[in-house]
Amino acid sequence: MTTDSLIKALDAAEAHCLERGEKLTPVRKRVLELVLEADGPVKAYDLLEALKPGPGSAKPPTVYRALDFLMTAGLVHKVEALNAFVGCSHAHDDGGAELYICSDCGNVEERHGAPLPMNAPAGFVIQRSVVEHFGQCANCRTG
Amino acid sequence: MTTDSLIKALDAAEAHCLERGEKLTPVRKRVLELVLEADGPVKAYDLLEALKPGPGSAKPPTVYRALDFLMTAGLVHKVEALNAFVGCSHAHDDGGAELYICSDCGNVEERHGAPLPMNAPAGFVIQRSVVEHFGQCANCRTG
DNA sequence: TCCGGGATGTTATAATATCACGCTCTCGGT
DNA sequence: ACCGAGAGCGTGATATTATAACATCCCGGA
Repeated sequence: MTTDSLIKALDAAEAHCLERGEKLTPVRKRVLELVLEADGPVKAYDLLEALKPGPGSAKPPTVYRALDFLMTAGLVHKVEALNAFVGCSHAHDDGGAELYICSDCGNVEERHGAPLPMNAPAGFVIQRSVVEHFGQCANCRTG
Repeated sequence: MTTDSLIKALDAAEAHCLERGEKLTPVRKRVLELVLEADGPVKAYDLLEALKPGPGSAKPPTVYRALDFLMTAGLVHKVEALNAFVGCSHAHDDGGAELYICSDCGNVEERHGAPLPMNAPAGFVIQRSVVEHFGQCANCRTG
């Protein structure tokens, strides 16, 4: 992600939060920036390291709170199978996404609104779905 | 699960392992039994507790090793979003399953061979998929 | 017998995540 | 201006989940 598009994404995120009546505070913005800057899924404790160039500040709750906020706002997704987080530049309020994660380069593609197979048990009402596909992206497969 | 069907499931699991040229050792069998007995997803450290009525033995690696074995054999699945494990009475060697987990009663239904939506990025080769749906089962919804 | 590999035991520690408390803002009401 | 409520955050402690590293045991084949 270029510096330019990063700035745009952050501005869009800020606008998105305002629409929802919430604030993208400095800590939250900084965490989102770090997540978006990363090449792929990023760990909470790596964010924690990145947050504290100085002494003192930045303990685990700081980063987990920011991540919770960003997830609720639809700006970040958690990759459950990796205990890691990925940014989502096109903020959306529907909870779920379908993630395609390249195990080689770490790149993550996100898809939405996938018509999931009508495979559910009779009468089961889905509230939240976790869909994560791991494999090789086109680049890494041919490279 | 009744005692009877539990015993049958364990025997079937043992046969399944033998077919694969592997051994369902006492520790592994005991862990599988505990997982199958559970109403729903069960945590590694709960298994650990259940494994040590006596002092001494049963440390984390014991249960994690058993779980790794059982997962590889297709006898147990990890619910990534819960860091928990569910038993799979009908052993299968294909890695992935689609799980429907009732948030109310904890019951888990498993589906296989779901034709996933052709939503993948061009050229992406899927090696492993995690598909977990959370919601309410028919019983809990009407009850 | 001796070796080799798989399985397990054991100690320690790493990695991930949450709790509980208190402080400081800001904002709206009075 | 003053107060009170609530959001956000700092901080210390701790809970939860998972693995590393090395020792030991047991069994089967050479």
